[in-house]
Amino acid sequence: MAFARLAILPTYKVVSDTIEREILAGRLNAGDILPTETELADQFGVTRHTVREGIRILEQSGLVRREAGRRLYVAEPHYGDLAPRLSRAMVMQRVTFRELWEVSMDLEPSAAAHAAGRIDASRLAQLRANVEATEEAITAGASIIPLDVAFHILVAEAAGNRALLLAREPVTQLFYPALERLFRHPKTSAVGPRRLVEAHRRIVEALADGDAEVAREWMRKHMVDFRRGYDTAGLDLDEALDPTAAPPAAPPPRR
Amino acid sequence: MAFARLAILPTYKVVSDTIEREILAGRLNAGDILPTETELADQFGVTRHTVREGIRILEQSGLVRREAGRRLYVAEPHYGDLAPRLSRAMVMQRVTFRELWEVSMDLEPSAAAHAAGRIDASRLAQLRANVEATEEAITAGASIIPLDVAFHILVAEAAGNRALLLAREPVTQLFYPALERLFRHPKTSAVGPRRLVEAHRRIVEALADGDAEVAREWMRKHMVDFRRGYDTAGLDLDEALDPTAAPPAAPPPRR
DNA sequence: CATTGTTCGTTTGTTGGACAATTGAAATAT
DNA sequence: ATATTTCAATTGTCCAACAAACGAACAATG
Repeated sequence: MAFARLAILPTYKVVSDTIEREILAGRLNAGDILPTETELADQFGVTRHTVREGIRILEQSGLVRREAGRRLYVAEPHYGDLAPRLSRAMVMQRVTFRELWEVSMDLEPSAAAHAAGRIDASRLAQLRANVEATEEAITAGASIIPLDVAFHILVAEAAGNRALLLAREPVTQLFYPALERLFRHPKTSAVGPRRLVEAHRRIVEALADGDAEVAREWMRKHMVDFRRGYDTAGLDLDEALDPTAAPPAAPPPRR
Repeated sequence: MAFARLAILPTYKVVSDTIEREILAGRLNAGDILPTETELADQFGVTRHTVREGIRILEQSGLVRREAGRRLYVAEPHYGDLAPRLSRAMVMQRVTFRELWEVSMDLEPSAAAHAAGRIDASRLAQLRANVEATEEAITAGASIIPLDVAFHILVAEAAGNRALLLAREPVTQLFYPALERLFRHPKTSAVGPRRLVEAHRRIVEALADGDAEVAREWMRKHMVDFRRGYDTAGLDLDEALDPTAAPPAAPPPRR
């Protein structure tokens, strides 16, 4: 017979795994304050420094959080925490615009369709406000990209599907720089914004009517327009995304 | 007027950010060996402990790696590293089977369709082998779930879209425990496996013919079957997934 | 009375130095 | 040439200490 390889883990990893298990098992719930580093070190029978290394790991996966200098508490990992890392992975793997677009071509129309049956009045109002703000931004000559991004997030949230939200987030984060180049380009800056806001408006109307198929179809057209604009601007669909174009930075932590 | 919040970061975070920037800027490339902890500490002018905490952060995001006890080197973050964390986030947010299924209903048929135009001979052979192995497992009464998971991964890889691969990975990881319960259930264990392998076979044929629409359609049917089985087994679509059902564990690291 | 300064105990952030365990490679013996 | 045995380098862990920041309570100031 033969023994399997032993899973020998460094102590700091054992520490983080142990705390993680308690959280996932529900014995520690979101919001609970964890013991201090010194107490944890005493309880585990290790040095405080080892505990700290374990905590760094947990922080990174979003399971625990600390407002700098203050006590540690259990948190629910939010997709916002994970999306930047996914985006980075895609950048480093030289993912192309075409790949991102293909995925969005599946997820965005589907999000619109699901949203049609589930959207509530509050979010519908937010979407309407977003469309108006976009029109104002166009006449004012301001950037409409943050508004566009916000529009799509609102639709995805209205779809009431957190798995969908999680799947689309890193993809659309990477669209950001591409969008900027697109709308600065002379060939697309003329009609592009008008077509965009027209599509947005139609989608909102369809959502208000609860018409899933119309919502899906206009979102699909909207995405096709996006790709066409990319073509028209002379950008290469199969080129890796700009590695320097980092995703929008998170606000500095409270301290 | 008002000042913006100061971005005061702890030293270990500055350390990890600094190294991260070098990697993302391409001045450090995958495979490069980093200086030793002591050297890093000297260069940055901080203690080795501080450097170590920074390293823990980088390791966690997959940018650097170390085979236990050995030197640190730059690595390309792989989605395989990130998917488990996404799955965990979904579990903690009490994502339901319905949400996962909706996303898969978009991504899996689309993956099949894309694969139809892009699959190569080698992967096609792997898929054929997978289907045969699945049939053998059925007659032998063994579990077909690992084979099913492998089948879908193969199709997704054949689609030649890394963003798609990344988006679907955490979702299907969470299907694993649901699949197990499904195929152990008396009502589905009788015909379920036969229908599954039939669908798989049709999909492979369509891929071999390069027929995207047939591939998409059979994958869609396959996914509908999955959901129907879930219903038939009397499981609740809108119940949160089992938090104890952890995603399959990674093999222990070499040491 | 609202704001500002002071004090104090608690907890995190950082430093110093130390040593065991492991690894990779060089040196030695077979 | 192949094992085996050193040996220096490097990581993993520990111990002890102190600076920095925070929360709260309270005094001082205008």
